[in-house]
Amino acid sequence: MTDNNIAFTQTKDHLDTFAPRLLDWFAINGRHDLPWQQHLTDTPNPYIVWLSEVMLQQTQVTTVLPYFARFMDSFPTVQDLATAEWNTVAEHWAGLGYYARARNLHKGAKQLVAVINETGDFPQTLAGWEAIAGVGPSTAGAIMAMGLHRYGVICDGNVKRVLTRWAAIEGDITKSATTKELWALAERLTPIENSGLFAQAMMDMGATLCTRRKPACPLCPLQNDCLAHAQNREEDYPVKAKKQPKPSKFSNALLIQNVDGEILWLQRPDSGIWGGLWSLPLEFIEKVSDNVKGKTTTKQTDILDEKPLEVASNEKVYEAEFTTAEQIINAWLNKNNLVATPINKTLLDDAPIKHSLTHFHWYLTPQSLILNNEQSQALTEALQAAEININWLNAADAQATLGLPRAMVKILE
DNA sequence: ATCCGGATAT
DNA sequence: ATATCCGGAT
Repeated sequence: MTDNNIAFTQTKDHLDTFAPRLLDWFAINGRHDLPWQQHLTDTPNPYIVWLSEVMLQQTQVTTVLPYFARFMDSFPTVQDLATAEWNTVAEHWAGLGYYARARNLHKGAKQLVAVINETGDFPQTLAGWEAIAGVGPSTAGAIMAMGLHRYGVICDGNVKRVLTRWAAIEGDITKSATTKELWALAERLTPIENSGLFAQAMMDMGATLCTRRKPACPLCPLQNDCLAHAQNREEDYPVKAKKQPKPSKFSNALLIQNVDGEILWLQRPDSGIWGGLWSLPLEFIEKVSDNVKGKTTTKQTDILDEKPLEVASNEKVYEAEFTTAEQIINAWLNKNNLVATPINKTLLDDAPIKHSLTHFHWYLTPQSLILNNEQSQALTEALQAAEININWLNAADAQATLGLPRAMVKILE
């Protein structure tokens, strides 16, 4: 990542004294009791660092803590994780979000066990770690530095916030040119010795002092030469392009029950939303604007009636709303003239569950349908014929044994 | 209601 | 180079 063409905005003296100032601060004021920290041991555990770093991607320390404890309890070694069933891993991860991380973690555990069986140890190089699923440049650097006590550089969100402020870097951090500049600066500042301590100190600084809002500058070991602080513009950094407004999508969540009160669950495809986790069957609803009174209404649409090529731009989005399993269920319900109905225990229950994702809001309306024995058997067979993973479980058992995303838990509640 | 975030698929 | 993925914090 070194780029000798990048000119730093800070003086050589400031660059050279950055690490010692930060390390002195960390030694006295940093957190040293996080369960995955390995800097106080002579024999760091790379499995612990790898697992925690993957969990800490996009997720805060306080959220990760209980998940990490449960993973370490159930999967104390990488071999335990590698040999676990995916459904067990999914159930442990459920609620933590970004489920591709869990799939990569499980895949990565198997890759790591293969490396260990071949070489006798965890990967020992940056490239070796980047070859593991779910491990990118920053996570690999963190593992090298903190999990192996070798040399490694990190440049995650905390580091980017600290560095854009300290060096007054005005570039949009979502652009690759700015990413390159920040990596070069991080590398320039990271001491060859103690890169692991430096990485922990940077993350701690970003998380506890150099926070996005109201940073604690009076406590900061870098405030004397922080260029953003000198301008009183700390909160102007990091610079990031504005996000686009999110569109809304609407679905029914089908609570299809058999005569025993068990609910039909589908395992979602590995890619896409909630990949590999279990969900109620969803039924897309087209939202149509009613210009007459300026209000909007929702209208049930029948997937089988759609003509694929007629409205090209809409059609692709529309098709993508359904998994194969959901298309089978939708077609089966149509064929048998079955319609799910609102639950409506009270008027207040009418409101759909709102679930916000990166690029759209999703409104999920629970709909109930009870099948007799013959019907539930027929539907089960139709899905099994297509090799769909299904489960009939009541709400409590589903929560306890399946990996359910947060939106499903909300619906059950 | 808006913002935050690392790896990967495309 | 850009879009995608989740739940929590503010």
